[in-house]
Amino acid sequence: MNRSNHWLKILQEDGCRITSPRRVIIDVLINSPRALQPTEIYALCKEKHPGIGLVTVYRTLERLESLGLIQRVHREDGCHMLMPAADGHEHYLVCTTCGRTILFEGDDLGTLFTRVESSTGYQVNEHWLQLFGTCPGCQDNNLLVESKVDHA
Amino acid sequence: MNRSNHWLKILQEDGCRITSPRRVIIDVLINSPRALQPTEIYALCKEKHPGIGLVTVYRTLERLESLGLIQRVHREDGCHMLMPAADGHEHYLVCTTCGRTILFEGDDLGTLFTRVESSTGYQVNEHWLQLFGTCPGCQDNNLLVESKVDHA
DNA sequence: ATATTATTGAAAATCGTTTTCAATAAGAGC
DNA sequence: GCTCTTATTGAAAACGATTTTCAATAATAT
Repeated sequence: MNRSNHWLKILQEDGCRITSPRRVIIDVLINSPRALQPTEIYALCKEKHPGIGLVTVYRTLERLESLGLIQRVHREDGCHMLMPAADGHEHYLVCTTCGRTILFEGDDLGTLFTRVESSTGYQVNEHWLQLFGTCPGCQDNNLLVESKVDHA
Repeated sequence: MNRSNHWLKILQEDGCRITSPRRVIIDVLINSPRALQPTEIYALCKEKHPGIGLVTVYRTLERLESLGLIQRVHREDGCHMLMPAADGHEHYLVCTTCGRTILFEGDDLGTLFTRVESSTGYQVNEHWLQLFGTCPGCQDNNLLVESKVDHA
């Protein structure tokens, strides 16, 4: 079973009905290489399903988020972008040039937490880590641009 | 020189004028034990300077943020809360019960970054870490509440 | 003391998001 | 397949947070 059907099944088990707007929204989310804002999702959905309403996008996103299927990706300027959720010890790694976002395992943070707990007295029970950088593709593009500049 | 005057000096060096609304806003930010939303800052400022306008609060916050003096603190539901900025390798540790937020040093993340770089091909150049937990005060309160419940 | 110009606060505009509501369509039962 | 129930839909209106506009004010340089 592909991911899209998996999500639909989870929705159904939660008592939701499977509708074409929902199919389209899930499709857009799953196939995007980067986090998207609600309005971007709306625009992409409109291409495949012109009649869709922005309100339906918001309502579906709310459902998906509360079911833990999607998650906010935070950036300096805000936190309105959404992506399929990370699970377990996974965290996002965001390309600051093109936005391409992937997940990585961050399971070696235990010692940091222990150290922070003993130095602050806080009881740490949740953490939130995101890395920013340049993806392989954008590194190559930069090289191309640089060599162009060199020759100019 | 106290922190408040330090901030005022930085503003002045950037070509800003020192006004009483700005003094009050800075005072509120520096003396809060937790991150505040713009409207909360506005309300607190009004106590000391009733004539102040919400617009001035927004404008001053924008200045302070762009000068790197304050920073957004992100939470599950949003990222509209502001605190004096962390510098260097510092990160926020937020109490999920009362909001009390402190800074801790997170300088042992180098090995994680190296590992992620070699496994993903991304070039990591910025990271973002926040911890959530229970502060010492709220741990004590929980104990009190629990023992009350036990005796009931 | 004066002139210059950044800053102010109120009102209006704008943006993203939520609510309201009547019409529609998904899925359960027959 | 047909009917009934009710979740879902899209449009319009409402809403809250933030930004813009603008004339009046006040901080600083001279």
